[in-house]
Amino acid sequence: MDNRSKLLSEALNLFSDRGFDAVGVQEIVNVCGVKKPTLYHYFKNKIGLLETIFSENFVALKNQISLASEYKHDITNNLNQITKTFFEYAKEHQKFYRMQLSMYFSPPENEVHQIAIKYNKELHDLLEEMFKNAVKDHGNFRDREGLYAATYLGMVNTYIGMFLNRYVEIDEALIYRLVHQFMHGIFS
Amino acid sequence: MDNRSKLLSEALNLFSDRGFDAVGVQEIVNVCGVKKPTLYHYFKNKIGLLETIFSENFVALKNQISLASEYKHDITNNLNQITKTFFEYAKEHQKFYRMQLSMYFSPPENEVHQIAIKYNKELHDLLEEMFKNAVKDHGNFRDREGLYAATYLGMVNTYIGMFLNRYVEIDEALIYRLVHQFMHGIFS
DNA sequence: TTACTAATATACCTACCGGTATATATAATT
DNA sequence: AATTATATATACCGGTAGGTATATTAGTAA
Repeated sequence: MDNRSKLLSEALNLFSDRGFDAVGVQEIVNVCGVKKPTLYHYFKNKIGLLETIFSENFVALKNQISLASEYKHDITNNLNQITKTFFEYAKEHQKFYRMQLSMYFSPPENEVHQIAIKYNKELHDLLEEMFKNAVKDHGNFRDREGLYAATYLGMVNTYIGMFLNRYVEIDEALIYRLVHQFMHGIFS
Repeated sequence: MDNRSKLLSEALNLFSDRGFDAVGVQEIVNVCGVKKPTLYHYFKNKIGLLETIFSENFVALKNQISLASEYKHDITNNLNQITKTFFEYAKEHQKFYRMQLSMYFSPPENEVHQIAIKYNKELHDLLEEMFKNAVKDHGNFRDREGLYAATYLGMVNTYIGMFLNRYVEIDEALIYRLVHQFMHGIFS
């Protein structure tokens, strides 16, 4: 594996385990067996390294969610598809998802929070768009599209968090449970 | 206000806004108008300062949750009481709750995570105990008490997170929604 | 008054932080 | 063969991190 990929991969591991601020660039390059200028050759600075990790890992997730959220007059089906996509992605990219989640919840004025917010907003917007399209069939969704998107994302991340901490296993039953719990919340 | 209280209060503010690692002890003492040895006179070290913030802020919450989770053959009532307690506490201690939440979600090997886990486990155990007591009346709860406690805490924190980011207002309706969404999840 | 303890200040420690100036090696292009 | 762009190494920068040795002050107890 080339040094650039090695740096991205090892930095992700370290950030995921201990946090961005707690890991120094010196440690990253040590683990990779390279020197500091090599890191700064490929990335603008430490935060730029993180930005690259985010952008390269988010592409796939965003594309899949984009597909799964295409509204075709069956919101339940959409939610099932989206949930499945999230769960499978989290399962296959546990290190990244863990890091991403922790940064999403990190303090508002922390630089890493801004980055996490930026990428998560793209997902939020896809979901909001879907709920907006569903207003044709579900009039009572009107003006709550953003709220629904946020609530749904919150629930997905709650369950993924429980999975990452080995409280639940990801399977069809969990998808069913989440979707119906969410739907019950918005239809009653 | 005495220097000890000032240090606790200003450190909480800074940690909540920017994160534990991102704030130096020098900055804390500057804001308080004291010198470093004063901080180290009252607290063992930086992490000891955080420990004190946690222990002094968690006492009230834990006591209230302990009361609200006393099982009296009406689990719905318990959940309503507990939810109300959480919401009111989060509303009155926004800075602390924000910090506490972010640390709960911070990376597993990060020192602050361990502290957050330790205190949250006490709440988890209270809820698990309540669900255990409820098994007498709800046999289908058996062996899922821990899972229910975790799921419920996850939902509460999701809603509190949305409140802290001004996505929802905390009121009776929100309590009702959360409790019924959770109950629907476990009774179906 | 003396002795003791709690509280605060001055000044300083080592270690490490993120980042870079500069040189060199390798490989592709002309 | 000469030139250029890419990639890596040596050595170093100023700044700040958490933490402390030591002295001084203020208040309390004997």
